[in-house]
Amino acid sequence: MSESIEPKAYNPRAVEAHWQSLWAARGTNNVDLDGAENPFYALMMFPYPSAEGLHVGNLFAFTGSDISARFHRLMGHQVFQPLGYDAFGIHSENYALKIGAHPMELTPKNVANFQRQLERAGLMIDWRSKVDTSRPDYYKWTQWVFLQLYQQGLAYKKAAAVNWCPTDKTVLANEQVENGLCERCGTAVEQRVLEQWFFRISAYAERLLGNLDVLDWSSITKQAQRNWIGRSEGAELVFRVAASDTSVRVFTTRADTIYGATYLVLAPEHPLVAAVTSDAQRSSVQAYQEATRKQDLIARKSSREKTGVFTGAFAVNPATGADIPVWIADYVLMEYGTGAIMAVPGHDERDFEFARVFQLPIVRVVAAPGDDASTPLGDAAYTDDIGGHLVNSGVFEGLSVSDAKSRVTAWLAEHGHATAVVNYRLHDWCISRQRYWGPPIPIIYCDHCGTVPVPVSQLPVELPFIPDFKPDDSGISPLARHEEWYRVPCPTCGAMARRETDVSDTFLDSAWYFLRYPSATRHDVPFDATRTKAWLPVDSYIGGNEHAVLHLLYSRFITMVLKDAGHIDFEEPFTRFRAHGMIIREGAKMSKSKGNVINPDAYMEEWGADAFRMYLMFLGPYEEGGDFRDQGISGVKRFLDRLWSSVRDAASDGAPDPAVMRQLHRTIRKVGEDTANLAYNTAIAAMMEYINHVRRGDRVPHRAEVLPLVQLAAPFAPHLAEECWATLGGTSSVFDSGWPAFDAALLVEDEVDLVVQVNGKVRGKVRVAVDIAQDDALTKALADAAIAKFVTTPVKKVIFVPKRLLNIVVG
RNA sequence: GCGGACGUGGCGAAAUUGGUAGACGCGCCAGCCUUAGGAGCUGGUAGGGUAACCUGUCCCGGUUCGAGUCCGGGCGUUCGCACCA
Repeated sequence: MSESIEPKAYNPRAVEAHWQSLWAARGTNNVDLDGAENPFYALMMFPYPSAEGLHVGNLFAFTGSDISARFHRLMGHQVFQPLGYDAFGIHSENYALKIGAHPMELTPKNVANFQRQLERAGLMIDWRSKVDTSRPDYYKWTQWVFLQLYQQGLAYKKAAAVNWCPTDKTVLANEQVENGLCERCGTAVEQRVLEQWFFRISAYAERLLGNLDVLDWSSITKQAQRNWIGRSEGAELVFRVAASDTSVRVFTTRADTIYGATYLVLAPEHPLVAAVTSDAQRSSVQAYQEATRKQDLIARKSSREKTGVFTGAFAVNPATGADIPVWIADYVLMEYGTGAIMAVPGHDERDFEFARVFQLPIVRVVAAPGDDASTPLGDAAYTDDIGGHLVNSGVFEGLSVSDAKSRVTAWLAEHGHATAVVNYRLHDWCISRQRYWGPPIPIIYCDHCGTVPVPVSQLPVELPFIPDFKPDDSGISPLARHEEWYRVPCPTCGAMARRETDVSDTFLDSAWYFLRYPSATRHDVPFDATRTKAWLPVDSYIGGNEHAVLHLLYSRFITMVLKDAGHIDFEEPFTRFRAHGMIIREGAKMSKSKGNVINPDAYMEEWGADAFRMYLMFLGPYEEGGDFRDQGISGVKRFLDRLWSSVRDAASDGAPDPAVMRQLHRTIRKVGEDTANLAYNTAIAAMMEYINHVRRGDRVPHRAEVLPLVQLAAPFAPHLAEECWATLGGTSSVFDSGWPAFDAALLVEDEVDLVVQVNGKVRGKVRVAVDIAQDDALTKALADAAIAKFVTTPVKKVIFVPKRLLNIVVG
């Protein structure tokens, strides 16, 4: 009789298919949205369904989020983990253009492919709550959100410059412009001025900034938002224009340097330029304005050479009374502050450079400690605003910079020349897109009634199927070519009117999707009040830090607006946010052009979803990402095989090994702590270490040694864990079995290895009772010849750290 | 320029937050088992040295009984933002 050798490996394909169909049949991944007692909303950033299919980066992100969600479920929560598709947007549209397809036909195919891949990956998703931002039953409510802002006076229309590619005849998002060139065809991008819709996010700057202090978010993300909001305290100063009745307002953070303001600069497009320009200078001023207008935004930002033109006007420095020239220059930006500055070349680098080029006077008004008014400035502006004191500054002579800031502002304010103000870098959010693949902005223009919002009862404003969705030379949306679509009766007066033909930014779709998920099955409301109260705000949000400012800031803004409108009772959408890292390969980002893109399908096919998931998590710290190496996955698969064979061979008679059980309880503690902290790589390492004890030398493990390990491994390798759980006699899902508790008593040790150092160098270790006294430890250490031989001179000092080390200092 | 993160074996990485540097895994070496193995198991694996030992966490300096960890300076990698007044 030949003995058949049982394989140690398991067959992931069969096991995973089996459990996925069982989960679907039993509704294991679904949660009762109306009856959960201990709800936990676990959110992952939804993907853009690209035609290339699921990227490993997506899977890395989703797996980390899924582990956290499954862990919380094992900890006793009812976990709601939905997922959907961010399917609208210029990215999908451009891809459709490139391959000659229509986004309305292409998107469902891409979504179906993503759906297949995501299901294969075995995520614990409640698919009943799936959303697709490009479907009318979703964007109906995106349009509703727009109307909420409109009604609050937070949506307005104004003319603004956009990036225009003359070859592709299309408007480009800033992200699609690289070094001033169109990312698709390489043509230089031009500026065009168009009427656009904006959201007044700047009105929320202070609240968006202030709340950051109390949010449990990755600090890098909070820091990025702070920088983006860019709060800066200063003053607006008023400069009268000599021989006229106009004046120029400037913003400065350095009011203390007013005595050194030797000229003013206006942005070229500043509205006062025409009024102040002298006849003699008019033609050169206009030529300069024309030149800077044509210059594209990116080229302007990358060039640092100072250019500008004198307007012929002079302003009066309110401190010195001197007439100072007024210039225009493109280093002053219309979008920031008042679009005008007082130039203090002695104490601002940019002003210094400009003054050098045009030979304008440079005056020192701040001196470093030990210096005085006569100390030459040398080759650079002195910009330190901490240690210096004022010189050449009249009554303020000698004051420290910080005192002078407030004193000068107060003094100027008394004379009507200043107001203390706070400025933000954050601009209002332009949401208009002169494109096709997005939700039409729900506005109608009527000759009689003006701008009329589409009544909620008439939503959605459906995006029509049009074959010619390609943008043209006109700079207006493709929808503007379809009169049968945009000609509608005015909702107010019934006269023929015209729809807004722009669509809204994709970021608006994603700025509220987390509100939609729990209510995705409701068609009569954007979000159900009871469910929203039960599930939101989101308990755990995990996503990429590339969205640190745009998506995460917009979501916070929209949530605040909806709260202010009385629709919800919280103003921060994400209680906890963690940014995951990025998966790179051979030190570089994965990209098609580099040919180093990993296709998850092939890996899941060869190794199984569990092994692939676990390998991605084992690569490195989740919050840092890691470098993908093909070979590494075998180690994880080996672990899973060992787990499987241990469970299969486990004995239930006799008693478990006490030493193994101690190790088990250490492992339970470690894996629990690490998983809670998203330290998945070390959690996995701890489980590997444990199985090395359990399975050492092919020993037959006891059931009690492996059963809790199955629960620990379940968030990481859910399919195999279910298989193991069933093999051990479990009748329902392992995810309803609870997280194992560790027995603290088992972790208490009687003896420890005490490290013995002599003069800080490790010379040995001694096994001692945990509570040994210093003197006894020293005696024991000196009894060890290997240690004693280094103690040849008198002992000067002994450092004793209980349970850890003994350092004998000799002299 | 501003802000952040980071720098540890051949490789991916650990290190209880100031206390045995290199856990865990890959790779490699040796052995066992096998007709065979891209299977399984055992042991080894920072560098130098026969050894006792010495050296070692990007570099230089400091604090400390003790530094990968803290401080100062430098170099390098990387990610945001970038003429923001």
